[in-house]
Amino acid sequence: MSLSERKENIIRAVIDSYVDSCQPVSSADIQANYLPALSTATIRNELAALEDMGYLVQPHTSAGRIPTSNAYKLYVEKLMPRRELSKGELEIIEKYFGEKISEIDDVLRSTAKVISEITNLAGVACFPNVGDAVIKTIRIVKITDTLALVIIVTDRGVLKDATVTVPSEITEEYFIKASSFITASFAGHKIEEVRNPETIIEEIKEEFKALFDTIIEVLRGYLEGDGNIVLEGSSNLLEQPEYSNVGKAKAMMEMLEAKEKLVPVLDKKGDVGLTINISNDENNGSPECAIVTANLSAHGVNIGKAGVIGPIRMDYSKIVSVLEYINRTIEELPVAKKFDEEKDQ
Amino acid sequence: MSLSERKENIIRAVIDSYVDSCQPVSSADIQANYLPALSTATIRNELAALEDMGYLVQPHTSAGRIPTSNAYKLYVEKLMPRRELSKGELEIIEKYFGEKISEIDDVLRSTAKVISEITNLAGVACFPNVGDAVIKTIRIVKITDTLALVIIVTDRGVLKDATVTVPSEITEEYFIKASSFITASFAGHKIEEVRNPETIIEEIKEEFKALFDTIIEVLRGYLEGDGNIVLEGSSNLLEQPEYSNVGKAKAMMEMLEAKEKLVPVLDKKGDVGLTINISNDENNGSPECAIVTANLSAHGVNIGKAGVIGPIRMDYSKIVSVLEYINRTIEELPVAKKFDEEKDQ
DNA sequence: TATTAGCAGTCTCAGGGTAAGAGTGCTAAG
DNA sequence: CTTAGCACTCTTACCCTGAGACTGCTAATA
Repeated sequence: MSLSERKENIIRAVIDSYVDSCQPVSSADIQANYLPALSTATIRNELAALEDMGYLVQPHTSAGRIPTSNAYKLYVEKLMPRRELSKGELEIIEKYFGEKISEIDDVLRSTAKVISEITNLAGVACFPNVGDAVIKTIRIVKITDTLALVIIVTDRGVLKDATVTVPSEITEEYFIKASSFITASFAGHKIEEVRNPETIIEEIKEEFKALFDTIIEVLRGYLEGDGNIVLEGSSNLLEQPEYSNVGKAKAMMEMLEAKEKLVPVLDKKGDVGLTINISNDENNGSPECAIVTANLSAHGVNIGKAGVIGPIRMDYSKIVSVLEYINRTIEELPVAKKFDEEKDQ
Repeated sequence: MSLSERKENIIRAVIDSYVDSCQPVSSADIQANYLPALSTATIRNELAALEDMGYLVQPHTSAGRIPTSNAYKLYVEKLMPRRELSKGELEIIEKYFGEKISEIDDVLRSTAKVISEITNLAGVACFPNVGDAVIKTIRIVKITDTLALVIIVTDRGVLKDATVTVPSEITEEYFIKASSFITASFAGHKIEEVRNPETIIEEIKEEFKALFDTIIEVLRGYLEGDGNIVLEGSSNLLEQPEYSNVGKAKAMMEMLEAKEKLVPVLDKKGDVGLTINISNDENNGSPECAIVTANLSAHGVNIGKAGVIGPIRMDYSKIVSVLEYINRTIEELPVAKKFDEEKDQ
């Protein structure tokens, strides 16, 4: 069932107005600011119809209308205008990505900051699920008498180093030999395969057995991590009227604090370019909010995701434009190139 | 000028009651719950005197009294009772430190979590200023054709690894030689000395010049970092009545978000065991709050700081006990031992 | 002289009543 | 099908008032 163009215009007007003011929108508002050709009575008739159809609600009889999440979904899919970024917004992006960025970490951090600054909401960014990374080489380097550093290089770069304790009698030469053996065993495997170590190698030479187990342990550690989520600007949310009530603010802050729990949300539908996740009212205790995420790639390689967390009443049009623009900017950043060796050589 | 014992008792009663309820304390409250031997009239006379002396204030004529920051300072210095931790509190500490902890990072994170959970306020923990760490060895390891990993071992452990881009024609052998040279140059120096590289070495062999500069650059990167602050439980603060007003809540959250700015506060008076920092009302725009920090050491080695951030109305007595107990617990954690090699050998 | 009972005085706060205002739905006319 | 007009509903801000909470002061007491 499809809506008449006039109904669509009215929904668009209600959302635009409500996103701007967070006040119920009246028929007079719509006429004055969006659709002067229609009379308020006509608009009222349409509003009543749209309410019956489940797109709008009234907080009480003598109030204007508020969009439902169905209306937002329709807006995002069909009604939303495409926007150019303003000069000020472009300047903010330039400010963060113009300066030198030497690590992927910095890209993600800058991305989250830019997003939060432009949208005045919370910006998030995260690495892709580390389990998918393919191991290229593993080296074990002795750094003190009883400590060794495990260096794991994947197709996405070097993982955060891990130190392991080793018996002091083990020599550097042993580690050089061991590194080749370990690399030979693990290379080409995805990190998540360590969940079933027997798939990686059938038979292990006795002399490397202990080390092999240690590496498995280290790799498992990565799978347990919080996926390296960067969160910026969460305090911005306190400015939003939907969180002026302390209870709701607290629920929101708690959700953001438990970063790990955001991972599944961010990872959802990992393949499509842009995901808009509007929480339904019947949500499982988590606060009412919406999350818009986009995949980030640089030189064609997926380097993670970035997005916005905020109230359902968000300027989706602006947010989508910002995310798209940022993605194009990152695509060409020199930093990402260094992990993209295959193509360079 | 020193106070009579009775006045001290009354201040203690006012603070204990106010910390508990966040309500102005009346003479009748004090009599009923703290000092039944005195009449309310006598207490009222004393309260009036203490108000003149600057220890108490009245929100309005017909309200009870609230302690000023002067009163809290006196309380912390002199009046505060020493407490034993409750069984529940000990269980929380056990829960976090009982499980395996393999890195110093984890110690700090657990510490911040424990603190926030027990006090129901925000817990912080941070590494000591990395500039003071003394370099022991530096190794450069080639990990791909054009990337090398710089491993810096200090007396405090291994620093977060940094990758640098290198020309592909440089061989592994070069790095082995270079590592010895670089280690010889830097060993024994504090990281902060790289601010003036000429103090580290007068003359550099031409063949290692570029690498030397790279290492300086990497080390400078560490000095710029945010000092690795871990913050947990900031959403707890939203439960505190002093932040029920959204404006104040936002100011607080913004302060916590700008972690870097917390560093100077945490580093202040770095040498003493315990610091209690009660912000004055005439503070520079930062929200009204108090910060209690303690130095953490393990096996006698300083591994960082930990503390609590909350409203001025805090249970200092409980907090001090918790911090002291945690410090004793960490002192004996096995994890810290591995960075403490000199003593083991 | 220090303490205390008693009481008048002050201020806050919750509750109720009211009037203004916002916005709708409905009816009837165009 | 659209629209002007109007009655109706509901919210909100405001004022007022009475109850309640504490104090400070005065005068009596040990």
